[in-house]
Amino acid sequence: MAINELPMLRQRGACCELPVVKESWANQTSDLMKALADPTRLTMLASLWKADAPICICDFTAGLGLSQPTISHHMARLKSAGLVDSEKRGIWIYYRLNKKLAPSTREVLGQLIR
Amino acid sequence: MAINELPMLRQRGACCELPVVKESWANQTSDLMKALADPTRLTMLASLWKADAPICICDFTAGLGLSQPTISHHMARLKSAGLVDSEKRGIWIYYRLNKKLAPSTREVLGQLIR
DNA sequence: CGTATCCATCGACAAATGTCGATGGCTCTC
DNA sequence: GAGAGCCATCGACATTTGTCGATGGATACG
Repeated sequence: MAINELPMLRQRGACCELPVVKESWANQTSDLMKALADPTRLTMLASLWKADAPICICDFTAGLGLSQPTISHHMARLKSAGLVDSEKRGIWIYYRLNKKLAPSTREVLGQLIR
Repeated sequence: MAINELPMLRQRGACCELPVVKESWANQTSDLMKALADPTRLTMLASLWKADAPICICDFTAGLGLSQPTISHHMARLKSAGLVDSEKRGIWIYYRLNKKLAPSTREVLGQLIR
């Protein structure tokens, strides 16, 4: 509907109905968006996506100009959002994209990173 | 590359190269994600998407259980992110999805809202 | 063993964010 | 005009978030 087709006068004090939007959807989706709402985390995720290979914290620390605790913190955030997986190997901990990512989530990431 | 194919021993103190990720991409994308990183804003956006019709602040205020300044604040955030458009009409201000949304952004939204 | 590397965690701090009540500007109705 | 409804903005506040330095555990090398 175009705006100029709107009634000049709707009834004052009355409200229109809104389409139903599930609260659970909004909460889950906003959790995903929050995980992605930081340039550092997006960069790390895109690196993992493009490399398609496990990467260590120390590699990110060297490349991103941030302290090691900060990188660790961001990676933990990605992990707790279920976006990323890790495995210890020697003194290193390798991170990679979660293989069991929900298909819809994977599509969104692909859309964003391309 | 699978993790169990990784060398048990890489050189200590040395870092691996990371795939190139543009800083401008990370910043722009994180701005979009930040705009979407809130259940209220997602709900409003999904309502506009599904209704495909302009909606007033007062409708959201009635439906979302939040104060009018809070709704206004969230809508301003969506507007400054370029996701939403507004037009005054009488005493109401109608909001709708920005018609000139970048196609990639529209796809992401469609993906999220379905 | 002693030492060096990798990393998670903790505590601290500043900045950003979500929320509200109060206020005031518009615009319509009477 | 007076009053009422719509809404943006302001100031305040608590919470969340991004960042760091310090610390300590685990692991490998010599």
